[in-house]
Amino acid sequence: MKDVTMEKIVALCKGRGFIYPGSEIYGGLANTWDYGPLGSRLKNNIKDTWRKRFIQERKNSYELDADILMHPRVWEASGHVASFSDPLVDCKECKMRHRADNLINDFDANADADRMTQEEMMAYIKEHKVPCPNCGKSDYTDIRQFNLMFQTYRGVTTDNKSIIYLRPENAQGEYVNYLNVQRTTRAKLPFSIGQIGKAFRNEITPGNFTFRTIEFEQMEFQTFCKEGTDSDLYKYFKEYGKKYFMDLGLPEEKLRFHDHEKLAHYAKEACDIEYLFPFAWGEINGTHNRTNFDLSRHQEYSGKSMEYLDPETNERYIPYIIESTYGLDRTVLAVLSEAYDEEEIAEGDTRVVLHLNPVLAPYKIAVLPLSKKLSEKAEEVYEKLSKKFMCDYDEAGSIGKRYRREDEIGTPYCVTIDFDTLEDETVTIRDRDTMEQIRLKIDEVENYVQEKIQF
RNA sequence: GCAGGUGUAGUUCAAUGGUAGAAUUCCAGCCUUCCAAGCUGGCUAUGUGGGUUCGAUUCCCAUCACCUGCUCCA
Repeated sequence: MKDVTMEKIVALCKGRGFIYPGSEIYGGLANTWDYGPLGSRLKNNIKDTWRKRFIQERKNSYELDADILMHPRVWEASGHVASFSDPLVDCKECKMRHRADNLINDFDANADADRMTQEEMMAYIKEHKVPCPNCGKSDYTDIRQFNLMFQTYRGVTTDNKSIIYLRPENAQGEYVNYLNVQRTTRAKLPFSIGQIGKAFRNEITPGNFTFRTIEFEQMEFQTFCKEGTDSDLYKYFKEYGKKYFMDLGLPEEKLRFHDHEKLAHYAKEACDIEYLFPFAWGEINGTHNRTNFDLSRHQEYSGKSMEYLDPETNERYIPYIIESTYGLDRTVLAVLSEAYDEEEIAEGDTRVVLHLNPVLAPYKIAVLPLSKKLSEKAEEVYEKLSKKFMCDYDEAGSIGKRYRREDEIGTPYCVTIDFDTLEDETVTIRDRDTMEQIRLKIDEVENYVQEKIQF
């Protein structure tokens, strides 16, 4: 029955105002997308649920809003300047693009290309005539470094000293501020700093809709802890993340853990949570045990102590960090993919409906006068309810058509004003999922909806 | 990123080297008392930038986007 494709989701998003192609009137810019009126609401609602679970409901958790632009030395300390780039070669024969290091490692597992310089890799490829996995020939372009950090320049000059980067991850903002936060909140280990914000990666690969974009928003949670407690916290946050996604409405059978075998330069343990998108399994969260790597490096590069003074033991040490990062855009996409449905409600009559968790729905209530003669009363109800909820108002077309419009954008409740409303102050409230209707006093609507959107 | 395919109203489709049609959506009016009703009218398109040509939506090149497959995913 339900046949969800990315094509349908993209069409709905564009047609209803969730997500538009970036810079569309100029023909679009690859891998950029703009969130429209409904998409912005959905995204903000997801942020709100995340803040509630991660900041509000957890002791010793604090929010931070760090700048996107940071001192260039930050990215030297973090290792991104050195290792956040891919050495790429193109096969001249079949035009296939490869990562030179992977080419060598796949050719000979003992070659250890990760330790080679660019020149050594090139020499190795030529010497051993490493074949192209696609066409078998060995005729490549020179290696070109593709750094995934966006660069820009500070000030008006463009010399090397003034290069600054758009952050490729948000975590460093928490790390460089961890002692500020600790001191000002008087927090004791373990404590956490959460941050929602944009990051940028100059990726060459195309995304599936908003799954892989060059500008994206992350919801990050960094927990600072004592060495020895790190692995337990790591396991705990994996599970906590999965539960959060389930609370948003993603079913357990479409979520799985994917433990990393190949670890990033900063990680001791790493695990993704993946969701089964219409196109494939895809990462929506990453949890890493980053050890004391980052803070140690910042201590080394900045010359400032990053040590925490443990008030219980009077020890000084650099804390371990458990990082759990949630891709906001990917969460939006997962939630939309999961909510999308086409239902046959009578023979030959189908409706498109977004079964969004009501707490995430862009509009909580649509106010619909049954006849335009009832506009005045309907507007009165709209004004009253919109003080509490995001509400939509629609009086165009038949009532059935308006229900369908609201179904398609996931509005959980439609409040219909009819001629009885004028007499007895009651309205019909219609449920998106069950299509059932009940009669309520206008004054009861607020509490009724409020109860349904608890998170 | 690579290979192939496709770009015409918001959407889905026609047609054409010489005035671009329809359905649907949308808007307005009439009608309409709870799940995409009907009637009338109206708005709206050749992705973008070059080139060839008297003239290009049509042919050529580039670019952007989408589709299918591959690749990649620190």
